[in-house]
Amino acid sequence: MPKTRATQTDIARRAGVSQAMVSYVVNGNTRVSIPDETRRRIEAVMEELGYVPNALARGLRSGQTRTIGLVVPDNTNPFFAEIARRIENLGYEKGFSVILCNSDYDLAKENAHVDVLLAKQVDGVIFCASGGSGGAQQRLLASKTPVVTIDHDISNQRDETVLIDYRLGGYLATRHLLEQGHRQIGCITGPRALSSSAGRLTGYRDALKESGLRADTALTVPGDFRIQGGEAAALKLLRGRRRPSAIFAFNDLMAIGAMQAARILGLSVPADVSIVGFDDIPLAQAIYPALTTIAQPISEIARLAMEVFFKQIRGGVSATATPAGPSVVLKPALITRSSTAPFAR
Amino acid sequence: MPKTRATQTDIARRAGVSQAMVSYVVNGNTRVSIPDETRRRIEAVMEELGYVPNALARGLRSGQTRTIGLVVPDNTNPFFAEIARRIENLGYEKGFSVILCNSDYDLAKENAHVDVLLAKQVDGVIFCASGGSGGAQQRLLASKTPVVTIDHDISNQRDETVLIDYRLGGYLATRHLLEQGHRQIGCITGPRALSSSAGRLTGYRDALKESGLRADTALTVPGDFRIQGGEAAALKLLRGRRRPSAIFAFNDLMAIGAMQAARILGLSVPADVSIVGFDDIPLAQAIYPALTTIAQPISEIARLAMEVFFKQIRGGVSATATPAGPSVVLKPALITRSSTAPFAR
DNA sequence: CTGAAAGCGCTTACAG
DNA sequence: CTGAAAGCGCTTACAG
Repeated sequence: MPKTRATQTDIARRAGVSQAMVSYVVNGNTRVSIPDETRRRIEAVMEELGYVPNALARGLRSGQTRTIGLVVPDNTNPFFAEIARRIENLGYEKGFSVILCNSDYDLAKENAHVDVLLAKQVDGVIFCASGGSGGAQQRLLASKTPVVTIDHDISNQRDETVLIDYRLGGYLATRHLLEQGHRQIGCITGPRALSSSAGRLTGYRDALKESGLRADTALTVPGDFRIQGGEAAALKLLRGRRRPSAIFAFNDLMAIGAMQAARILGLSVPADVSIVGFDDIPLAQAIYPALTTIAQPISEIARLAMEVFFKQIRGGVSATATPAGPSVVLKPALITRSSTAPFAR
Repeated sequence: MPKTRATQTDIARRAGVSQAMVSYVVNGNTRVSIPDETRRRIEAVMEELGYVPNALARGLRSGQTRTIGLVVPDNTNPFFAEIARRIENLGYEKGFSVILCNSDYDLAKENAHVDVLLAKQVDGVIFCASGGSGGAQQRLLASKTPVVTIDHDISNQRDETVLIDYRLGGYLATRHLLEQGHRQIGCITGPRALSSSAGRLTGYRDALKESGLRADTALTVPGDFRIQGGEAAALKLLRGRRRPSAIFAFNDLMAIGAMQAARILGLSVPADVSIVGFDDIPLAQAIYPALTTIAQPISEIARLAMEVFFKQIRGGVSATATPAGPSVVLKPALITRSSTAPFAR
């Protein structure tokens, strides 16, 4: 067993050819026609020495690393887990690896991660912003690295984004509740700075207004997109003096927390309180009662994000003097299950 | 704006110093004392040009990439999501990135991923094996890359492993059910080749035997560690001619699927059928009824895995002529919640 | 203290 | 068809 990993030079020496020849067969270079005999000999030695190409050297030389940076707030959230899964998979199929970064909804961390990704010369980054426009955006912009932003609408001159119509989602959720006769509808938001959260809020208010109702600020409480936060927020809502008969949680995890809160207070879902979530994670239909929610087309989002990404790196990075603003906007859909019921009190 | 990213040479030229000087200040090299004035000038230019070190070049030269490969079967499973989260976090704190790979319980894919990780010169890999001993193990061994294996007991001369006592977990789950008076206890396993699954099965059988019962093969059905698979398996179990009064699912996801199956059949949990899971994912306590399960100390597992990893890379890779077999074995614990109840029929 | 230089492993024109 | 060589951006002895 060799002390260190075999290099092309090692192979070349052993096969009695030049190092360039080895590189050619490794890369299946067609511009040069290598006699079968030579090729076979080289391949034999490669096998024998257990040759593994050094991607660092290759990347340094070629300027391509076949690596994607993926920044999500929290890979533990089933929505992002699913995104990560699909990005990873799609990447794998095309020979790309993904570096996973959790920003934790923290701008400073987000920036730190982006710096590392830049240093590692990733070919691009898929970005689920944690809110606001931190320095990360500028840094990425300046570096001319292809970026696809998901789940957050940052309008700048160059980034590609794939979004869903969050306002519509918030509107659909709320209207569903209104149609069921609910009038006191609470909502549990996400981090304020996130446009994905802001959009849902607008939709919520729009639906209320359409029905001649005004959003009661006491019925809007902030959440953190996690189960715990949803539970705490719902507890506050359900213990308030104007108890809502329905709650719209801005994601499924918080909706699950809200269901737990109802249980704690001895309230039945949906008899006493209806609950709507957002995302349609796989669990939504597996829990009891099955969660009514707004479905995001997760696989579509991931697929499009990767498509856009590949188009960018193919077209050449700086060739992206193309469109400003959102490239793609997908439509969410209401999925009615059993966590919502007509108002009856 | 420069056409390409600034390099140390660019900085040096602009600051009127040699490139080596730049490298020294970038790395805070102390073996050389640079006058404050020079240092400041260099730093100013770095700032001005937005210098980001090229990790590829650095890695190629230094033989260290500060990158960890993480191979899990499915990052969408909350157990692995949590592992990934913590590994990523611990790595981040020490300046390491993680490349995420899903093996999908597929040996071929696992191998392909390992090859890529090796090519990318990761400093080590954290491995949640997908079952059996594929070529991945050998490849890793041959490459002398530090490896920490979680969740699967591969006994070889060099790998470090951090495991929990799966047999004990299976035993505890089953005994709990037995103590509740259940005699017909079904179990939903995971992929056969996985030692983590095999261990649970042994524990299940041991507990049965201890109570003078024999494992009825008709009551052991294979699952896939996913909700769907758990549901299908439970359906089979509950529709069989010898309907079990209790089910031990080898992970929480399948337990959730089993609960759904019970619901489909109009069976109540735990009144008609008790269900125990394994893992204690955050959801276990959030769903209804709250899931009785065997808790794996996830954060402990991740912490130890990283600790072992850092010890390995610190000690120097091949200095690991140390212990064979499992380095650490943690104990699981039964968490009793409301998905299990005394047998009464 | 500072600079010139080797070399990490590769790709890719450029000559023979 | 084949080889010698430059150069990607860095770190790190080695001389001055």
